[in-house]
Amino acid sequence: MTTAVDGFVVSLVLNEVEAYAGTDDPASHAFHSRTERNEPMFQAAGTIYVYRSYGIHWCMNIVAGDPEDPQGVLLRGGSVVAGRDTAIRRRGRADHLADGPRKLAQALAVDGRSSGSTIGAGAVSISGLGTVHAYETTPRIGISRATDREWRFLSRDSG
DNA sequence: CACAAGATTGACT
DNA sequence: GTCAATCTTGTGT
Repeated sequence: MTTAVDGFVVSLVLNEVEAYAGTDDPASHAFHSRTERNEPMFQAAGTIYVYRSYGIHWCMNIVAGDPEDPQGVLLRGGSVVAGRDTAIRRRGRADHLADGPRKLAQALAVDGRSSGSTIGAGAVSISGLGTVHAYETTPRIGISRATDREWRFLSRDSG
């Protein structure tokens, strides 16, 4: 996926994501009710949903469902393949550029302003959809509910 | 209105 | 391994 912010382009290959459903997934932000913050979750697939984690971190999701069946994909990690210098400047360090939800969002310069926008229509775009790589599944990380669901997807190669 | 918990990270021991 | 930073939401009085 790629973002173009302030004239700087950064591209990365996703290698770690997690799936979050809606009404039947206690760990999902869309589980309880529709609020101002998770409103993007109830938009069409392809909408970007950015939420604040622990009050300080921005985490980015791609909506995959529809208004009647909210679902989202949390972008947990990736490898920078273009705009590495820009990513390093935004992260403030040369390593761990995108190996976490907040780090990935920061490298791509994605924050609350991008929440609710649509992929391809704004600064964020995606390419290579439909390309399937070898992957494995594990329980999701950092949650305390529905931990039995193996909805975390890890790429086996780098992309 | 008050309070607890949360899809995390970085610094320090 | 342990701990603080910080804001939105859900629940209870």
